[in-house]
Amino acid sequence: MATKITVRKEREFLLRRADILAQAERIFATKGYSATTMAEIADASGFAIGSLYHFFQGKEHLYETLITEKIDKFQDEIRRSSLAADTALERVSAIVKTHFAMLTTYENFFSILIKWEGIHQKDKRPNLLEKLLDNYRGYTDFVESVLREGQVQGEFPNVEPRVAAIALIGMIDAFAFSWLISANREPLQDRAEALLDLFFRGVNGYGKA
Amino acid sequence: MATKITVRKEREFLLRRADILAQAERIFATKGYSATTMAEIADASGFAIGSLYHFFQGKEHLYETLITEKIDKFQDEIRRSSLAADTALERVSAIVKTHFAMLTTYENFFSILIKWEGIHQKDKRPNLLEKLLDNYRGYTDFVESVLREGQVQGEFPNVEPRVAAIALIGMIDAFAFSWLISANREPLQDRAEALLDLFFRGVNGYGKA
DNA sequence: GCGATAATTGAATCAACATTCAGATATTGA
DNA sequence: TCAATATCTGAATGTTGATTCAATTATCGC
Repeated sequence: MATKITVRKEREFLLRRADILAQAERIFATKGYSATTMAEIADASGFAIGSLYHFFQGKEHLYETLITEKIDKFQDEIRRSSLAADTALERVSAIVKTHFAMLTTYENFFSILIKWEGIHQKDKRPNLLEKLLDNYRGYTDFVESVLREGQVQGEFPNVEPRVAAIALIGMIDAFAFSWLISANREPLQDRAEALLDLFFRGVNGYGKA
Repeated sequence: MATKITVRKEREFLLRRADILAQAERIFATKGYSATTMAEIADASGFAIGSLYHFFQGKEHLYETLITEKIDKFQDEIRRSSLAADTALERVSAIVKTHFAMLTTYENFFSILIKWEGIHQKDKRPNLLEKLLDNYRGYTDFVESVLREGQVQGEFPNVEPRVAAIALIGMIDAFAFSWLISANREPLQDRAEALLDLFFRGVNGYGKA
């Protein structure tokens, strides 16, 4: 039966593709985009250079796919865990804690982001940077909506939700960043508590505990 | 008298060099590092390509010089204005307000940072990214010291200075960033007040006003 | 097993620019 | 004005590495 084989082939194709992405991620994370060659990726994934072009249109496409896929997963995870909580306070808390938890699991990905290189796209339109900015705006919108709903329930009386959302994301990113670049990776969980305490006192006038 | 001429030549050399840097800054800010060619910079500054190499060792050196000079000035400005204030609260306030004020004057520079591209340095060691990270650490250290001194005077009782410093810088950067990428540049001054209010309430238990 | 189809290979090609440097031009001191 | 020196010029060079594609190998249905 032809379709059965087709399905299996499809699956195998995707597995190989995913493997190439995984290898590429590792290399991009250590060397950055431009210092990484297609030859290296081919080598690491056990394919010939030419074969990579059956899976991706080119180096740029490979890089974009990698980043796009990861960032989407990351966003989904944050939203899911946040919306699973019942109260506004818990939702905010979930955002911070999930973000920090993801830092460990997605470490390579974040290393790539820190080494960020805007890609030289001679004419192509909305490029990767634009996509990342959209993503950031979407994230801010989400946090804002969580805070706004909280206000409906009487929380966070002291602030404009948009402002607080930007501030919160800024703090999260700052802690994440300084953790990523620090040599001694002290557990982030403690930091999460300190951050939330600071934030809740700031927006509510009293600490979380 | 030979030295007189030497001095004038020296000065003219530096002026030309500064002009090249200014033109390059503008172009880097709109197109990013790799999309900018030496030919363009030469064109914009009215020199031939070859001449650029009398002023800078190469494209990379030009870019590094640009970023290093700006960031040093930026840091100086922040420290100066902060230390000019007397109380800890005013010092923190000065950091935020100066940072925001610089955003307008150094806009091109910050656009370059947003379009950040790690440069592919085949073998050279401490690269630009490392320098920027050091700078970030230095900035954090400074803010931390301001907060720590404040604590000696009884302010900010609720937090660890390092944690609060990271949080504060994170918030500043977040507001700066969202201002830079927003279409309608609403005045940042209002944001400064909101930010400080949030922060002081967070670290002190009461708002700034 | 066999022809047909799909997947894989990697050496050769190609484009893009940074950089160089031999010659042209300008500036200097006399 | 003139030789000496400093400065500038931009076409030609060189390097790097992504991409291509004709040839090879694997997999398929029968």
